[in-house]
Amino acid sequence: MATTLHDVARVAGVSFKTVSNVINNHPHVRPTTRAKVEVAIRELGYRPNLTARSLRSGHTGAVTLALPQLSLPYFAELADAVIEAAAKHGLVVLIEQTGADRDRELEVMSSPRLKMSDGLIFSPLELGQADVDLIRADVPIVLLGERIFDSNSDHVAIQNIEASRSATEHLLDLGRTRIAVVGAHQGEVIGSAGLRLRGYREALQARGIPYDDGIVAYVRDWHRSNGAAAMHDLLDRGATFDAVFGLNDTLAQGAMRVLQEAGYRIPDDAAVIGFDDLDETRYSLPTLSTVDPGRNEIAETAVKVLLDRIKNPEGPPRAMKAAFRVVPRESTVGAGRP
Amino acid sequence: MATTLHDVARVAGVSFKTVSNVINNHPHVRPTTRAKVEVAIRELGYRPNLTARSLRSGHTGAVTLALPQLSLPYFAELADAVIEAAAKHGLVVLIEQTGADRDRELEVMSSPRLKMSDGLIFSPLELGQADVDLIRADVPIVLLGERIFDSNSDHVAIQNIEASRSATEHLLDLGRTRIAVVGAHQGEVIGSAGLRLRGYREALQARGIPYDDGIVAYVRDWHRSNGAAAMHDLLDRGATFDAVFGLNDTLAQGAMRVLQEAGYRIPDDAAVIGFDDLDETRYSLPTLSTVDPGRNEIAETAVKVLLDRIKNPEGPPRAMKAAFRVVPRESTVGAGRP
DNA sequence: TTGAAAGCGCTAACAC
DNA sequence: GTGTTAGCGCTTTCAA
Repeated sequence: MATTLHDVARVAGVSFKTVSNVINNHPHVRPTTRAKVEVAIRELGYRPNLTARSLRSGHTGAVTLALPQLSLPYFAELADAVIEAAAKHGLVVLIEQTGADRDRELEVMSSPRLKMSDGLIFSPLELGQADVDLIRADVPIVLLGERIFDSNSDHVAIQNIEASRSATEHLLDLGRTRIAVVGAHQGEVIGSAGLRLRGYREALQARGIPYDDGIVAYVRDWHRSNGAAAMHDLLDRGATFDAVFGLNDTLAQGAMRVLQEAGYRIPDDAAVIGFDDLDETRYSLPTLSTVDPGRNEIAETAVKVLLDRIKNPEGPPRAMKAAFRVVPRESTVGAGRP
Repeated sequence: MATTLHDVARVAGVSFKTVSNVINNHPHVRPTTRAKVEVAIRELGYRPNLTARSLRSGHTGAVTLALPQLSLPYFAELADAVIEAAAKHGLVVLIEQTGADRDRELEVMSSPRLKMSDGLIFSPLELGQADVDLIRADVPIVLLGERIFDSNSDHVAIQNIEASRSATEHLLDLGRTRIAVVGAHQGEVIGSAGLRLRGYREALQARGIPYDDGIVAYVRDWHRSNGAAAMHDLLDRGATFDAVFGLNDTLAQGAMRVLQEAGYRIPDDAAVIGFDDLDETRYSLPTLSTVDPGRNEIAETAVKVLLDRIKNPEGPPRAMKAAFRVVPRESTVGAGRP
């Protein structure tokens, strides 16, 4: 059996409540008593039983992070950031994968396991605005992403439209006017693809450049392979362009590879920009210009907002937007290493 | 306040123990009673309090997975696999990042938070055989990887030597005899780099091909950039080779990119193989031949061994080896898509 | 400044 | 089959 408060109390010759006071840094403990207790704690190698503490105190010191899948680089980096942000507040993170499955996304919110944590940071991929009434759980929720805006939950969003407008402007500022898009979703409005395409169109419009569907490539998934296939498509149908906007980094990487194989020099013949600022964009050849959607800020804000909500369950839901930043690298501005 | 067993019992008109019996599927409950209770449960939206259950039963239904960092693709995919494997047993996974920091690796094992889970699956990157005496915690541990072999803990290993010998043989079987290595660690014996280099040397030796340090490129980290830089090195010093063994996939991808830029046709001029079977190797151009180190099996075995150990804390430690598999793709056997 | 008592919500033993 | 009793290890009141 593990040592308990009582064991420590017996060894230290005090009541077990005094030990509790020492552990919780209560102010009114005489220094000599505290020292005595601390010796006993060390001697016995006492570790508090967090489960018991949770039951009594009503909070666990853990938060749940629900996301589609860790093997998607974007979510792996998001999880990394959330774990680090949570650690700063002394919280551990429990990860649930939903596999981008609607039922699993719903299940996450109603699972009793959720109560092993104090709150949920939830990045849905299937649930959308129409499901807003289903978004509720036994613990406070913070939503991530842009699929659900008007709800009673707190929400930390990526500025998809604004950021993708900026990415497009970056290309326009470099004098590029025929900007192909890789990764659009047919008919999508909400969701990353729809919103990013909208930002692109807004940027063109602001400069009086007509939108040309002939240089927009549609895909289903956002893998490298889709980016590559989409670029093959564009080349096959003889599309002419002087820049490419990959709606995320993996698409852009796939497209860039195909361009290089086809003899395009990047950025000379075609500038390429992605979206997400994945770690791998710093290591490709050429390094990939991209948009930092504020992943660290999203993670930190989500944790902070969740903690606020736990502390104060009432009060109106908050909607936050992360600051984004265009990150110019070799694939648009050239130069750099051999 | 959330509804409890007592609330349900009151509504159903039975004792709260009967409700407990229903929830835990105890055999001796009359069907009519069960039905009555189930109605009450639904009516009140009762959810068991897992914290209380944990305190009483002594287990939490969670396991901790400690790894260096989720933003490294290998560990992201490992975590994915562990979460899915754990889910099959009804377990959730709590992730701790150690950042490949020795102190954090030690801390993970002594943190009281560990007790919020029933066991630890631990993939150390800094702790090694010399630290074997420090490997111990309040909960059962399963070690992953190859840094610590002889310990009192259960252990699930990658067959680094054997797998890398097979990878090398795959290249030899294709008639390649000048096989460059990308990613060696100067002077390393234990650890992935050391063991994989050893497998490579064994394969050469078995065929009577002399080892040539002139086509082995050393690096510090295992990023794409290191693979690229290492390949630049090799090319700069005029190394001649007809194949490249990247000691992991990201190194191989970096090297492959540089080769292509230098005009090498892959696999015609140089075959390339990596190690890890990352998802992204299926999407590069050409697709990357690699070694599947048995990640899913590692994950499933680790969870199973951990559960066994939880059930039976005594008994000798077990050491398991995951089955590996060479995965030939376009970068060695060519053919395939345009 | 310290101690005693109560009880968080549940499961396990045993009685009925 | 069902109910009673105890208690997991801790924090929180409240009293001393």
